[in-house]
Amino acid sequence: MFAAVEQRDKVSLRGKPVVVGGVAGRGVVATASYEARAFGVHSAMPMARARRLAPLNTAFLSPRFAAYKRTSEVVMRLLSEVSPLVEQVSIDEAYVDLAVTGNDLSVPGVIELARRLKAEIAVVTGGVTGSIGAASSKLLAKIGSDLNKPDGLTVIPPGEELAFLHPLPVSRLGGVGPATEQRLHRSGVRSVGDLAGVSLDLLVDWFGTAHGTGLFRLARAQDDRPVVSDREAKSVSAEETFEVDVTDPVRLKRELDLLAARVVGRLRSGGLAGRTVNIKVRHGDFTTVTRAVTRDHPTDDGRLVAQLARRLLAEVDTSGGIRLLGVGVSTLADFAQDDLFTAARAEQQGDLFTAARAADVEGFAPDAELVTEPPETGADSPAPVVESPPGPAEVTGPAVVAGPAVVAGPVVWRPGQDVRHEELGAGWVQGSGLGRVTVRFEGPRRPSGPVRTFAVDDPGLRPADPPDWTVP
DNA sequence: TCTGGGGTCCTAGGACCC
DNA sequence: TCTGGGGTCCTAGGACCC
Repeated sequence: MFAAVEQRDKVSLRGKPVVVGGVAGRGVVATASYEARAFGVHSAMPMARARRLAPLNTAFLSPRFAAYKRTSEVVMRLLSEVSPLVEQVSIDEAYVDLAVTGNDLSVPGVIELARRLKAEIAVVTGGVTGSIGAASSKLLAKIGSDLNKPDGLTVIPPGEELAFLHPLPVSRLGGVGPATEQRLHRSGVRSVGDLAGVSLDLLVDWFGTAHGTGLFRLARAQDDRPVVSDREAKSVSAEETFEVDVTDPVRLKRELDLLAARVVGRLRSGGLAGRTVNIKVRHGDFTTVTRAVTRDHPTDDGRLVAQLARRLLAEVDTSGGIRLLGVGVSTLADFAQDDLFTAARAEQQGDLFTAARAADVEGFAPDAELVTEPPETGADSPAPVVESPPGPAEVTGPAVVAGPAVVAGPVVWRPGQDVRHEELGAGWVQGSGLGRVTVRFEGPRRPSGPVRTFAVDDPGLRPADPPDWTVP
């Protein structure tokens, strides 16, 4: 699809080999036009190899994701007119459930619909073609759409599923990659028909419960997976492969900060926050390790994510240089929902302070002392920063002391409510001198009630991890 | 030839709880 | 003295997809 968009947008590329992907040293091919595929170039191939295989007139292009996204969107809009139930799988693939609307589901009817759709796709995209597979399940629709690309139309009529499926090589099945294929070949299983002759016990033995039963069913064309629209994201991540392996710890920290900022930016634009921070490190020899840490509360604070990521990186030996660095956030929640959870849990534990903060209960603290202007409400308001005077630290507002710092002394909420340290959830503590504390309100939900005050009694704050304590 | 970037799902083992 | 059974959560790694 990337190559098709490039050829659409640049007349001189039509009919010529086009390779889209990482053009620099360690890049790989994302897509090759059919002219380039004729020379053996294909997706996931190292670009260096593609350059050797492809002829001199080949265009090597960096991806223009914005252009592909625009093209994708007009097609997806078209699909949503066919049926309200559309599951977008990637930028260039989607399942459409034709059975939820009053479509004519006879074979001639479906062929007619598909032909019309293909014509419309070509029109709205300005000449990019699409392939369609129509069948009684996702499995077969997908396999059908892969046939006769890039302008194919395959309909598998009801009742002919097995006749269609069984002669195909096992690698055609979704979920059968190189590892599974190899294992099957080792036992002489090459076609889907062969696979249908293997017992469930044996498949579970080879591949585990989930994968084994999945293969058993797919080989029999048993697939009742529904078409699901609007699936929620489970993780957000960013990673980078360096041109040359990086050893310099200062550079690594900087890269980690940049990656964390990218992740958090996307997190926030989706209104999300996460409880788990992950890092990924790939060494020069391609061995890859991951490290993760899970907090009690979701965050979308870039500095906190970066700081946790740095702590995780410190657990990994990078002295030999690393090839790739990645940062991710998972166990996602959107803030409002999480606040309700926090509130419910805190209330259960009798922690009324956290409960009130989480639920934004107004008038909860009638006696609260007002020390600063109440922070603004709303997702777009900048996070207010409250800096306490030196001495016994005073922390302001319903945001509470937490983050990488540990509160050493007892924390007292003025009206006499005791707050346990573990329950001090959101907020960010920052400071350089003893007893000097800065609290930043965190997250899109700013407190809307009166600002409440509590004090951090003697001896102020103490860093949890000295090297991280000095925040720039 | 020398291996991207963004994701999803599964498994196994350990900690912890009742 | 000898050691359960079930469940949840977390981490690390791997397979797979586009």
